[in-house]
Amino acid sequence: MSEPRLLPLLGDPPPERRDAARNREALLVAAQSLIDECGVEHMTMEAVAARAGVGKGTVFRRFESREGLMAALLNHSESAWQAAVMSGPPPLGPGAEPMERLLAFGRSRLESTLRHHELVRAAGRAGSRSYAVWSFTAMHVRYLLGELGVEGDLPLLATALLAPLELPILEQQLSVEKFPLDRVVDGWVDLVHRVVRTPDQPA
Amino acid sequence: MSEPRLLPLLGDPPPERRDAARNREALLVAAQSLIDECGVEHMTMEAVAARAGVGKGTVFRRFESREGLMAALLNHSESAWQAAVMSGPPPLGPGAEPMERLLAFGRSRLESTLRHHELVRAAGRAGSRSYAVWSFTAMHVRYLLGELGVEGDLPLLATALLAPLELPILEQQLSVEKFPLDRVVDGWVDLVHRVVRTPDQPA
DNA sequence: AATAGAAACGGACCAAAGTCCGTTTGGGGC
DNA sequence: GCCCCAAACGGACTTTGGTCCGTTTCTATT
Repeated sequence: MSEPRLLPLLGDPPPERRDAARNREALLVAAQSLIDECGVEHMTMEAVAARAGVGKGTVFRRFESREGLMAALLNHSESAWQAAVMSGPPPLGPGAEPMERLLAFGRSRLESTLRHHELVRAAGRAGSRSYAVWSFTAMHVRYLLGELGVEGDLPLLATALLAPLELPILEQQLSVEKFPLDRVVDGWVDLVHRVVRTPDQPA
Repeated sequence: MSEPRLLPLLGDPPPERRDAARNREALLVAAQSLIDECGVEHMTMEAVAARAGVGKGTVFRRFESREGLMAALLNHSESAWQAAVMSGPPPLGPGAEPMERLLAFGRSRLESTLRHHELVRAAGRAGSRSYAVWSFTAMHVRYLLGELGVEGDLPLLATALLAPLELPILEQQLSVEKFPLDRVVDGWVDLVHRVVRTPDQPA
């Protein structure tokens, strides 16, 4: 009769133990400070553990791998950006015309990716995958395309618009082919117009 | 008066020494056979060196890094594909209409990327970069877009078409979001039509 | 054929990621 | 407040990518 758990009927994953939570926080802080001091590629897992005052095993239990830790860091710094998109001022946030929002989104996303490029690269797989970021951006673009009355497979079209904003592509264009940033941005804007333009309204 | 080099006035990089070339070949063969036996992620650099009968230092001098070795392997297996694009039978090779060739190109590229996905992933940075593959595909698509009479910044548009065919994107769509392969292909075809369609000829 | 010096070689060595398992600790049940 | 055990911890250990430098081998030149 007596419920084994009073409230958390809804939380399938048993909540984190107090010490675990404290350590996670300490590790994130330690990692960030190490990165600020030595740069991303000189941050070692052992150093993070040491600075946080825990053992190395703990770091890996929390974050799986170096990439996982990087992804967590990235997630943290991107959440402010997500908030700006969802509820910040126009044109990035709600209130502007869909097309204006879409273009602002692209520019902002591009800039954000470049700003954190070292972190993004270090996060590798874990960066794009599951960790919230991709699915959020995909959903948002899909939504805006819907608002614009675009016909077709919206999830796929959203991907097509997002793909050229991913780091490997940007690095290719900017660092290897030496295209100026403005040109890349303009190219993306042009792409958006081509994708959005419907046969009916060919402007 | 006597020329220090008789013919190779044109070869800036002095040609490879005989033993070096032999070792390169042996290493490539060893690496490939190891991969066939144990899978890409169990192939260790030390094992490759041992099987080729050389020291570990030699492997790294030739290929820089594990990624470099993977990229070399990839390059090798992609060169047959490049040949098929440049001089194979239509519709992939020359002889078909540009649009037909472009669509065949996309399908083929997608299939090729998926077939070698482990290698591509293991090649990481070195895969996309300099190592021939990217620049070849980009040039080819640019050329086809030109043939189709597309206006605009062709190099950028080529990138926009290529980006959704890159492995990270495909993995996201196929493995994470569980889109069926056909749907992804159809989506890409649709994208091509949207990009190619000009305001003048809105079909 | 002898020789010099540049290039290639080998494998000991190092650093850092990731694993393992015996020990400690938090917190729900009594 | 006490007990229990699942969860968390720590740090030695293993693996592997990558470096270093003394030694060997190629090739051009005489």
